[in-house]
Amino acid sequence: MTRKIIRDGQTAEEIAAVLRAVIIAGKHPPETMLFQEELAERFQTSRMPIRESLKILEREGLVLLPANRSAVVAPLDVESFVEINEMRAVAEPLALRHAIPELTNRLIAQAEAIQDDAEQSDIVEFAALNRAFHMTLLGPCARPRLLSHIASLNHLSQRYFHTVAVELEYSASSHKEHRALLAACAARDAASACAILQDHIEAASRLMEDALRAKEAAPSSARTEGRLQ
Amino acid sequence: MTRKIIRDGQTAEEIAAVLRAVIIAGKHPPETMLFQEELAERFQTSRMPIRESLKILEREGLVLLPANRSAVVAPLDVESFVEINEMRAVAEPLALRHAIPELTNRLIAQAEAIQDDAEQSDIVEFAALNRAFHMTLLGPCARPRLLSHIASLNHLSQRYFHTVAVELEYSASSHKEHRALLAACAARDAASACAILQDHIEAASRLMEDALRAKEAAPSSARTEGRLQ
DNA sequence: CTAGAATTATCTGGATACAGATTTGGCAAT
DNA sequence: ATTGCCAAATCTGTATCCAGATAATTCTAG
Repeated sequence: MTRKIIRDGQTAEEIAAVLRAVIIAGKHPPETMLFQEELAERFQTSRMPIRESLKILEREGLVLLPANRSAVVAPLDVESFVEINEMRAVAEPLALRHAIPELTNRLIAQAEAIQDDAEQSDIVEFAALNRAFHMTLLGPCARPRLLSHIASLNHLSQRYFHTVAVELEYSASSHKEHRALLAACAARDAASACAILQDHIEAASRLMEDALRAKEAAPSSARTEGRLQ
Repeated sequence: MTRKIIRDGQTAEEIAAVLRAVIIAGKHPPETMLFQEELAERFQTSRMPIRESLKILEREGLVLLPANRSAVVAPLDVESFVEINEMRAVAEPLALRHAIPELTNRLIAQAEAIQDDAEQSDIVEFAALNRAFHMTLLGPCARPRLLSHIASLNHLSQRYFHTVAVELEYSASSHKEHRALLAACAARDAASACAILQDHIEAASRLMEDALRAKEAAPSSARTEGRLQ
């Protein structure tokens, strides 16, 4: 409503954060065209901060910016999903190895609480809580670059949850693995915690991949393409 | 000479590429201030593409962009170097595992040629050739996101070579490890190639880390700070 | 002569304006 | 009726302009 007059040099980041959340939540399906003018109107600003925020999201892999054409929400394809999760499977254990010595009981309890919520939530909430669970345990690793890398990957990965129906067996096994991971963290057993985490990411990724391929073979949902809104 | 008038929407990327090369080559030491106006003059353009290119470099970790202040070349600190190489040590073997089945004899010969050059070059050339060697072997992995991630890390890592004198023992062991890696690739032995690569990155990183810490303890060279140029 | 405050200069961040590229719609020809 | 081409509308990319913030300089007071 009230316009921002403060030039804090962070407006682009803030806009990017909103757009990121919207795209991750699946509000704008893949191939949705994002016009600078429309976004400028929506965020009550000029096109300039919009352009910067789109560049940010492009580098994160959430949108594509073809030259002289409108930005489009990045497509969801199985190959990308596999690649993203392969990267998670090596990056997250690295972070966890350094995080475990710094993990407080308070943080572990916090992760446990998130997992409690996750186990009785629908698929949309689950996707966000799943990411929050992972980031909570990895947070104390004291490696900013690694953490932001992992955060990006998790954002990308999270988008795919909206495309496949809840796989009960997926959730069930995922929950079990999260509980095992919590136990290893509580015991400060870095080696087994890292192994569990890697296995968990690979197993979850494989289940999701199967679901995605199945869906791809039988494309049920009508494509919701077109302009923004 | 004649400037580009075509608006191909890639000027920012091109400027970023030049600045990236300059910073990596150590032409602009850490803490060098990069003024938008000066850069605009230098590249014969307005400040707008400059701003975008600086944003690109910021996200890559090569420059810092404090709010309402001039961009500065990112500092070189040991912690960052360690973090960057930890990330390389898990990301590159992942890429190599997928690259090996796709590696042609031609590519291996190309990597061999790069290594031949590297073994009789000074430290500045060595840094660039070292990166080229790694990227050549990882190129065919068919994972664009992973490759650009690794390329970024290698750019960041390469900067540190200019800060320490040539460590003869570093080069010697590095060369030996590169040759072993080539042999494993030629044999298409993915498992041992990945192991060699990981060990190589970790060993090289450790040697460099020691050199950096030694230098940090005895800061000999006078700081070359100040404005651009 | 030094320290602090106010004023000036400089630089960045955002808005507006303009030029080029792409796409869309209509018109004509087959 | 369909296809190819031309023109108008739309949208992106760059330049210029203005406002706010930071840094530098000067002036004044002790």
